Amino acid sequence: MLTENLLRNRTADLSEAERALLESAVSHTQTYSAEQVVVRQGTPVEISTLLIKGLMTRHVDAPDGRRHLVALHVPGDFVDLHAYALKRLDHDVAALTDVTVAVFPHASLEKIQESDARLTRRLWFLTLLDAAMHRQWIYRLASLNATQRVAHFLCETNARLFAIGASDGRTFSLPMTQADIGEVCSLTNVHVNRVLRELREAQLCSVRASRVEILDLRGLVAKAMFDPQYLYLNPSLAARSSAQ
Amino acid sequence: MLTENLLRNRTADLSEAERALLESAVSHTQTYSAEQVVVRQGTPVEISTLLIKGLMTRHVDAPDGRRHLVALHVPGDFVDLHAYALKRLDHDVAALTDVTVAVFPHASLEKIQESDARLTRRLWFLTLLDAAMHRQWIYRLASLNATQRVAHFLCETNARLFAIGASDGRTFSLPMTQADIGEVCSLTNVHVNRVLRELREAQLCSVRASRVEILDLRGLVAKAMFDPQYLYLNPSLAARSSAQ
DNA sequence: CGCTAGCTTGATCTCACTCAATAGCAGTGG
DNA sequence: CCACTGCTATTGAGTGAGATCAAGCTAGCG
Repeated sequence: MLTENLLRNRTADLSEAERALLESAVSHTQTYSAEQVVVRQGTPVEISTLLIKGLMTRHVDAPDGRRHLVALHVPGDFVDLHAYALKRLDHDVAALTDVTVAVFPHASLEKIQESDARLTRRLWFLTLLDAAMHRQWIYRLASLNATQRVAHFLCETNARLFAIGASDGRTFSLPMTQADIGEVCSLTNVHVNRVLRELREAQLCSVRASRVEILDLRGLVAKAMFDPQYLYLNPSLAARSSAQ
Repeated sequence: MLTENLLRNRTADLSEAERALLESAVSHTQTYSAEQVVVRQGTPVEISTLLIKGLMTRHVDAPDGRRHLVALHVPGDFVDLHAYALKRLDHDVAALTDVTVAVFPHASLEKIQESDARLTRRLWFLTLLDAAMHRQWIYRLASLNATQRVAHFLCETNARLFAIGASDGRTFSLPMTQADIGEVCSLTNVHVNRVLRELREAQLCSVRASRVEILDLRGLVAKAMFDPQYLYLNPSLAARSSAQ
């Protein structure tokens, strides 16, 4: 099922009817290979994509050629649903790994919007969830140091992957280089490396060859001052991803 | 008119009918005094507020007691419209100055959502505009230095105030202390002071006693690498707020 | 086997923070 | 009218987290 992970384990899950209506709005699926830019900043868009498999990023290009991530997307995320109302984007959308996406023409979304206020509110909710994550990323950059930022990012990703069954709550696959993590946390690859060593030596977690293993979730959460409430997960899930 | 500045000079302005429908959804207006916290993080909310007069902030509290702004709101902003779909917020909402707001019970918004898909899409758009600003704030923290951050914030605020007629494109009133600016740009008040001196000595702009005067808009925009496209203003307005 | 991308470590530098002191200014009360 | 209080702005000196620069190292792959 294409929309399997959509809203999964959030405050409100989708009903079967809603799921069916949504799936009928999909025109086709598509694949992109790693590194490919899917939507370029400023280009008019008439479709939105739901990520089915792989990881995608949204990033802003700095004039000096560096990129800065503003969002990371996991399977089940409606990556650029906001394009439905914005019509052109203020950032790029790219594939981090090889990915598969489901394509929703905006005309289909318009039909949903005219026929199902409840489902529309849930789609709206999804775009607000992204905004909530943006806010936490601002907070992360503004008030955490390098170690805490990386720890916070790992906690967040663990919680999100756990919600879709892609983490067992402790270990998960994360196909990102240290430089990629740097683009999330606004650190150089060199410093990410030092931070990861520090986390490893503190027996909090190990990140090696695209594999994250959290050794002490409670300790990592404390270090990062991570509180998953902004992810709007259901209570039991939130508790387990912050070891409460 | 309460909704006078709503969507003003954005890609799509509101029609008279839409405006009337919206105004009918207002239950009452309310005032708050400076510093007052209007919505506390995590509290269930059943209303959303539109800012009519004054400035409001949305901020995240750090455990050490510091606050970090994630949004600044000017008159005409639908400050916590996102509460309509989120139901509880992941941050605080506060009054920066004495403010007047219009209150929209979520029940009224629900009626709009069931009766007017077009207006609903415009409201949705407004919440996405906030998200676009969040993204730019991430970018600002991630890739600009202290001077550029402050310059960028001043350019952004000038453009937003210009859109609602509260800036003449060069000068405007900004009732914020240097410490407040620090909470936006993630800098200490001491460093904000040095940065403002630098901008003044470079003849780019002067910030004194709540009054901002941009002396060289083109230069300030260049220093900040400010590009207003993320504000989704209409083209002529965007051009004038970046001196193109 | 050599190449390249990613990881690792060391040495040095710098931007913004911290700490500390002073000045200006509005409001308040004697 | 002036002393007192408290908030905001200003400036100086010293410090430190993370960047930069520079080298190796490792492993997968053609």
